Parts: sequence; structure tokens; C-alpha cells
Amino acid sequence: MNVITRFPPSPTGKLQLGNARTALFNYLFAKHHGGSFLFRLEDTDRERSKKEFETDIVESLEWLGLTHDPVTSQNASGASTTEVWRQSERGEMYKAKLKELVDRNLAYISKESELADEAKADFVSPKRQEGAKRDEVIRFRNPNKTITFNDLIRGEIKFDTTELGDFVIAKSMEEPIYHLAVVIDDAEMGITHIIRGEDGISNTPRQILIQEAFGFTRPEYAHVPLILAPDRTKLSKRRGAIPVSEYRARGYFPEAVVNYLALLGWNPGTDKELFSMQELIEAFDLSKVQKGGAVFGEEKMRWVNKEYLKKEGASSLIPHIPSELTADKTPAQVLTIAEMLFERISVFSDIQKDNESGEFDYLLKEPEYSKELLQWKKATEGPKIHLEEALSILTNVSSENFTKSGIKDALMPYAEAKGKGNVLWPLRMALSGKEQSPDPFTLGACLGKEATLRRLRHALSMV
RNA sequence: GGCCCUAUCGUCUAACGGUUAGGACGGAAGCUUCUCAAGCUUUAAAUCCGGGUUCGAUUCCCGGUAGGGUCACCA
Repeated sequence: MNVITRFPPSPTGKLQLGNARTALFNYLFAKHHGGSFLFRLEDTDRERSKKEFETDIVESLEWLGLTHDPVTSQNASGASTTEVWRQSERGEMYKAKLKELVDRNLAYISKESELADEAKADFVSPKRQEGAKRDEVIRFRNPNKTITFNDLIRGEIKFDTTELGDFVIAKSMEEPIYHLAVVIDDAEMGITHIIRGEDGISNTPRQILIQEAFGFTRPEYAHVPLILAPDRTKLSKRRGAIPVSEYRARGYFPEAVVNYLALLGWNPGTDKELFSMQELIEAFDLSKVQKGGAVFGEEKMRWVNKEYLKKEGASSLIPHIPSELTADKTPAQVLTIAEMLFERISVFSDIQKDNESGEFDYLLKEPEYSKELLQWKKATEGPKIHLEEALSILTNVSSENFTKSGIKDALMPYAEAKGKGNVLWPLRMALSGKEQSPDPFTLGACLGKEATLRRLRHALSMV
């Protein structure tokens, strides 16, 4: 069987991680089986659908590398191919199908009398009380039977649809609602597998009822667990869910986001944790998808990103270094700075963040520190003679040799003879003004010969 | 509240009746050219509870408990 999956976002918000993972699973499953991954915009809610969100979703998907295939639909009016399937453009089709149901007496136009039996319900959704209601809606004639379907992840799920009553499938003959549109579209798009979030489980029975009314073949279902916030509730906009585009802006690698997301709720059954998209496609298996929800943890995603960063190498940081840190630095110095930063960050935006917190002030301006700090706490002698000696040694190092290894080679024999801390600590303090900073060799190479000597002389003037 | 789903270290998870319950992130400790970072090594940390079934349950069944989802003229 040719597998066809789909990702049907509603452009009422930016693409969140949870939806991105659902899209990823649909993509991986389809590609694993050599099938197609389709895209559909569920924009029937004109009030809430926004072009801005649509753009965000499309661009985020593209960034993640989840490219969809064109849709070839098969219906009464023949075959046609489209790039973007929009529900808002399919009004005529829904209208025809709706009419079919009403004509066959499988649905009916319902006159809504006000005294709905909500009063006797144990629970009334707050949302249900909002907004004006219409006098007339289209309801589905519920056969009131028990629906049993097989979930590829959870196994058999039974549901007595009696409690659904004659549910609404359209606001009017021109305005279908979600359940109707989904069923019609999935059938026309030839969707074979519906992989969606666990919150779709309760929608499944009524959608199956509608499918049966039309005589459509039932697709396979797989409900994946939700991605949870740290408090173990569904990750949502309101609960601090961060859109994919934001992670993109922070400088995450799309490969890292995909890699991390794939491992949230799924695992290959081995200890392997780093996967390329191709490897994911090969390894992906719905039967290894977890049943319980998974808490999203950025720490681990940062670790994954760092692993990808390592593959790129230190020089990949250069375009991400704020220009103020590299102003009037030579290319060699810039590379040294990149190497220094490389050890300290997991995501590109960390550079900016640390820079703003003053972490790299020593690259920007002359350090300020109190004289006492020049003295190493375990020092056996004062810093003066060591600073003088270091200054004299470094004065003799040529500018071309003023690199990490060049400085180290020149300084180490002396430092080892006098006790490393005795020499290195005051030297580092003179260069960075901080108790915690890179070693003086790195510092010297980042700063260059001129600035290094200047700072040493300044330190000397204090003691 | 009804219905549905779920339950292994703090987190992501492995173990598809028999393991000293494994790995990863994070944590802790140690080592590594002064501090930090990075790296390496070591380490603490879990089967929700109660009944069954079985020679033997993390694993199968039942019941609790807990958590989550959903109950729209949104998708």
C-alpha cells in the first residue's frame, strides 16, 4: 500500500514544537514507507486565521526540512494537483457533500430552541457559553453505536458514541465545521494514515461516524503522546510554548531541533541519540512511539545542538560574534576568539546573551579590578616580579607569534619554574580583570600583543 | 463530573516473564597546565499502591491512586 500522511495546521498561531513533532512523525513515517507527506491549511475559521501565522508555519516547516509533496486529489470532478490545499477554497465541495448527507437523511437542519439541556449537564464548558448561537445548524444523525478503532500506538480503543448526540457538522449549508471538512479532505487526498496528537483521540469516533455515512474507507490512526510543559500539562501558547521560529532565531540548528524532537516520545530501541534526517527516516517506527506524554526539556536540546555545533567547528561561530567584540581584531585574533567562545556555548545566541551579561567585557574595554586581586590566594610571593618578567618575556615575542601556542611556549618555562599560579594568576587578572576567565595564553592571543603589553604595564603600575 | 488515555531515576527513555533494572541530559566528585569553560573518569538517583496469574513479574490480568486529554455553531 502506498502510504500517504498529512499535516493539517490551522493558521491561528505560529508553529509550536508539539505540532512540529507531529509533522515530523508524519513525515518520517511516510518517507520510511516511501510514501507521501501532504500539507493542508485548515483555515475555515476566518476570524482567527491569519496570513502571518500561515507564513510562520510554512517557513518553519521548510526550515526544519519537512518538505511536503504536492497533492493529487481524486474526486467527482476528476484529478487535480495542488501545492497548497486550503479548506477556505473548497466551500463548493463541502456544500455538495453536506447536501448529500441531508438529502440522504443522514444529517438534518436543526432548529435550535434556546432551552438547551445544558442545565442538567454535570459539566458545562465555559467556552460553550460564549458567543451568539444560530437559530439553525446542521446536525449529524447519530446512529448511536459503539465505535471501535485500532490505534497503531495504543491498540484497540472503544467509544460509545451515544453520548455525542446528534453533533453539529456545519453552521449552515455553506459553513462546514472541522469534523466534516477533515473527513472529506482526508478521503479526497487519499490519506492512509492519520498521525496526530493524543488530544485528537476523542475526535476520532465522530469522524469515523461521518466517514461511514459517506462510505469512505477508514484510515489507520496513530495518536502520539502530547509534549508537556514542566508542570506536565499540555504545552500551549498560554503555558509558555515557544514557536519553532523562535528557536530558529536563537540560532539552533534545524537538524538539532529535529533530532531532539524525534527522540521526544520515540526511540530507536538502541543507545544511539544523534540522527540525521535520513537516519531518522530509516529507523522510524510507530510501534516504538511512547504512550505517555513527554516533558519538553531545553537542556537536552541544548546538548544536542552542541553536538551539532561540534561538527561545524569553531569557525562556524564567526558570523555570529557581535561586531563590537571583533572590532579592530586581526583575522587570527577573531579565530582565537571564536575558539574561545566555542567552548563556552551550546547555541549561537548564547554569545549575545553572555556578552550582554558582561562575560566578555575584557574584549571590549580595559579591565577594572582591585589591586588585591592581582595576588593569587595561594601565592608564595607578590605578583610584581612575575608581572615584570612576563612583560619582558612577551615583549620579545613577535606579533606573528603572538598566538595561544606562541605565548604559551614563551611563558611556560618561567611559570613552571616559579609555580604556575604565582605567574599565571596575576597575568590573567591583568588581562581580563576577572577571577573566572580563559587562561592568559588565550587571553593574550585574543587581545593581541599591543593590548596585552599595555594591560601588563597598567597592572604593574598598581603594585 | 462523564468519556478516553497514561504511569521505570529530577527529565528523555531501554529492558516485548528470568538483567547487579541499562543509556542519555542534568546533578555530585575527581583528574586535567592558576580560575572558569571544555574534555576525561567515577558516582548518586527509578519500576505509583494493592491484589491476582506464574517456579518467577517493570513486563500479563483486575482494582485502587495519581496525572493528562476531551467534553464548541475552534481547529
